[in-house]
This record gives sequence, C-alpha cells and structure tokens, in this order.
Amino acid sequence: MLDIKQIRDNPEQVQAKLDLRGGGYDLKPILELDKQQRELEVGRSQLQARSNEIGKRVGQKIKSGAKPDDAEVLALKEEGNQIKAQLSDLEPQEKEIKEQLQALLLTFPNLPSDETPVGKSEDENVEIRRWGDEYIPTNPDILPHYEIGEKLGILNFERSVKIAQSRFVTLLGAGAALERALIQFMLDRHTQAGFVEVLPPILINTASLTASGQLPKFADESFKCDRDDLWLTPTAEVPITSLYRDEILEADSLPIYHCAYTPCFRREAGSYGRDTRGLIRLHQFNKVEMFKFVRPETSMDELESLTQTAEGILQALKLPYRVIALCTGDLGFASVKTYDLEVWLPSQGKYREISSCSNCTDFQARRASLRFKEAGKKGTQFLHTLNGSGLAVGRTMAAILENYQQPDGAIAVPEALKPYLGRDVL
RNA sequence: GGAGAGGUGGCAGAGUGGUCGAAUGCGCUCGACUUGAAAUCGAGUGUCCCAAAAGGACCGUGGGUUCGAAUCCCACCCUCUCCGCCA
Repeated sequence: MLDIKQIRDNPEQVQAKLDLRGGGYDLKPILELDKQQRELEVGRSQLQARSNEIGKRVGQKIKSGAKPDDAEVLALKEEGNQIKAQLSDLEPQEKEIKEQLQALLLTFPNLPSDETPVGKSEDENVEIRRWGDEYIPTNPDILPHYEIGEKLGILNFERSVKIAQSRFVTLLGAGAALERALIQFMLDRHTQAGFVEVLPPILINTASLTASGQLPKFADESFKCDRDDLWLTPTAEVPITSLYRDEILEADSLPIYHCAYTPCFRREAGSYGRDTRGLIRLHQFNKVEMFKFVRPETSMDELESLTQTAEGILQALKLPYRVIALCTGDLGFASVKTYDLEVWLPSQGKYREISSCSNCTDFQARRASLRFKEAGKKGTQFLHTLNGSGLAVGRTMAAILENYQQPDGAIAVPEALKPYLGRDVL
C-alpha cells in the first residue's frame, strides 16, 4: 500500500511514477476522499471532545452529591444527547469515506524505483548479464522436455487430466525423485546461506493475500475454497509475508531471511493459448522461495544479494541463464524493482523465466503492518520485504531435461545433484 | 461435528458503569548505591490519526443501551480444553 501522507504531500511526483507503469492509475479520487475524510475527522473529533467533557462533568456532579434530576445535570445530559445526534450523522459518513479510501488505496501498485528501466511492456526489459553460454548445448536435435520426459516415463500429462484437468502433471520414478532432489538441493543451499527454512500453511486466508498484494485486484489468479475464508497459496511469498503480520519486531532481529518449499497454485486465467504443453505453465507447481525482512536503507543491496543467491542455484547446476531488469511497464504490483532470471530452453531456442527477485520496499509491510522498533528510539518504522524464487522447481526440471539431454536420449544428472539422486543418468 | 472456558499493554494478570489508556508483577530504559556485577532503591516505559500542541481513536470484530462502556445487551470471529472422527 502506498503511503497516504506521501500522496498528500507530493501528488504530482507520485502520479508521475504511477504513469510509468501504465494502467491509467489516477490519484485524484484518492486525494478527494482524503480531503473529505480529514474534514469530517476534524468536526467529529471536536464534537467528541465536547462529549467527553460533558461525560466527565456529569460524573463529577453526581459524585459530589448532585441528584441525577438536578437541573444542571439535566442540561448537560440534553447537550450530550444533541451531540450524540450530530455524531450519529457524522460518524457513518466518515467511516464510509475511510473505507472507500482504504479500498481504493489497496488497488494502487507500488511506485517503480528510479533504478527501474522505463518501458511499456516486457519488450523493453533490459538484459543485465548472461552466464553459462559455454553450457548451451550444440546438439540441434534436442527434444522438448515434455517429449523426452514422457518417452522416459517420468512425466505424464495425459493421465493427469484424468486425475485433475489439463495443466497438471504427474511425476513418476526418476522424475519424482529428481523433483524431490531439486527441492532438497535448493533448500540446502539456502539454509547454508543463512535462510531459515519454514514450511507454512498453503491454505491461507484473505487477510494474508491482501497483505502481500494478491488481493483485492488479482482474485481471479488464485483458487478459492468456497466454503471457507481460505485460498490455495499462489506462492510462499504470501504466507511468509504474513508470518510476522501485525507485529513490531526488535531492530536487532533484522534482517530475517527465510526460505520455503511449497506447492503453488495458480488459475492462469487469461493465458489459455500459452505454454499449453509441458512443465512451464501449470496450475500446480513446486517452488522454493526466498524471503527477506530488512531495514529500509539496506533493501536495494539486499535485492542484489538475493538475486545472486538465486543465480547460485543455476550456476551450481550449470544451466545457462541471463538476468534481466523488468521495465516499469512489466513490473509486478508490489515491486519497485525486479530482476528476472531466465534459463535457456534449447527446444524453444530462448530464455524462459525461472526466478523473479523483487524489492517490495514498505509496500507489503504497510499492508501487513510489519514494523520494527529501534531500542531506545521512539516510535516504529515499516521494514522492507523482498522475495525471490530460488527456484521454480518444475521449470528447473524442464531446463535439465533439455540442457542435459544426451544424443542417445538419456539425461545426464548435473554434478551437483548426483549426491541427491545417487545416479549419473536418468 | 457436540459440550465448556476464554479473548485486556512485550508477557503474566487485575479491573464488572464515571476522574481507566487502564492496578500490580515481570521485562525493558535511565539514574543512585557498588571496584564491577548481582541484589536493592528511585524515575520512566503501548499503538495509531494530526506538521505539532491541543484533541481524537484503540481493552477480539461489528452493532446497541447510556450524558458517560474494557465493564451492560445482541450478533459474529478467533483461541483453548474435553468428547467424537481422523493422517
């Protein structure tokens, strides 16, 4: 959530940043509601002050022996009743305005950082660096991962339709083992890098989805359990953001690093024709996520190191990739700056997203009321949150099935995974 | 799913109509004493809105009664315990 004070004090500046995203965000209704709300508040709190005063006076009179039907007491009561009548008119108005303002604020995205390249769409994202060109396979006959996977009997899409529907996969034998090995490998790397593993609930409530920014705008993207206030998590980012929701943390406890393996569930509404085959776009997939709660002044540096940690996984697996900076038009709702990692997929002849690392600054912290307190100092501050995939497991598997494909159709096991799988070849 | 208990500040826990944003204890901060520490004693110590003062809001949430509600009434949510079912 944006800071209403910032909007109030620098409306043009904030509007200019929003315009960089596109999407036609207009601050005027917010400014108008804010103005109304503050005017109503002034009137209301003055009345309330007088009402409190009267309450006190009546109490004093009665304590000091006045009868409840004493003329003076009756007059005060009468005034109290009048104020109450006025308040019962003002209060609902103010409440209504406040709710409208809040609801509107929740639909506004975070402001892009000055470091984020300006652009309208993903076409204007900027490549920052590439790694692992030497590992790009030269064999021209590489089968798509879903074909080789089905041939080896380790992936099955057709039968998954029977169990669920399209965009689901069942892993069998070495496929299941590889997925599990990847998860274990990634978590081991992250915990060694200082991330504390969490295994959170994956059914999560509306408040949690609102806190991280998925709601109210992107309800269509998540699966909902209709009878309960529970949704299937679209990413571990959501439960982890709410891990410390409504808490005031000690400054000493920061930074807090967490990593988590969870299945992720996405409805993929509006992507009907895209990536219909294979592991790239499924309703259910596994992901290992990294998450940081940090002091505000460190968050940009933390984003760099978060990205490097994610890159470390790809490097350890010797998978060729590139890092791109998302432009303002392609930036996620909660983020001010995002690096995507894209892995090389030989069958498609292009790089595909496998991780997304974002600095959400105080945007989620505001929604989730995540604050910290400096020992000895007065007041509290919102902390900053960052999240990054480390990595999307299914897409990693796809990349391995293609980049490690041998001319005879076998899949070599990446050196780093051999201890986890106990075999050299799939 | 059935029955019961309960939701108050960082924690424990009092408060059942007025001067209560809230006793007390613990914790924490500062100070005194001490060579230092412990113990002891003294002072302080919630969050939010408002530029700030003044003022206002907050005792699970939302309504109601009243001049006045943490306290009374209604509805809802959540947590805990027991029983049932279950991995």
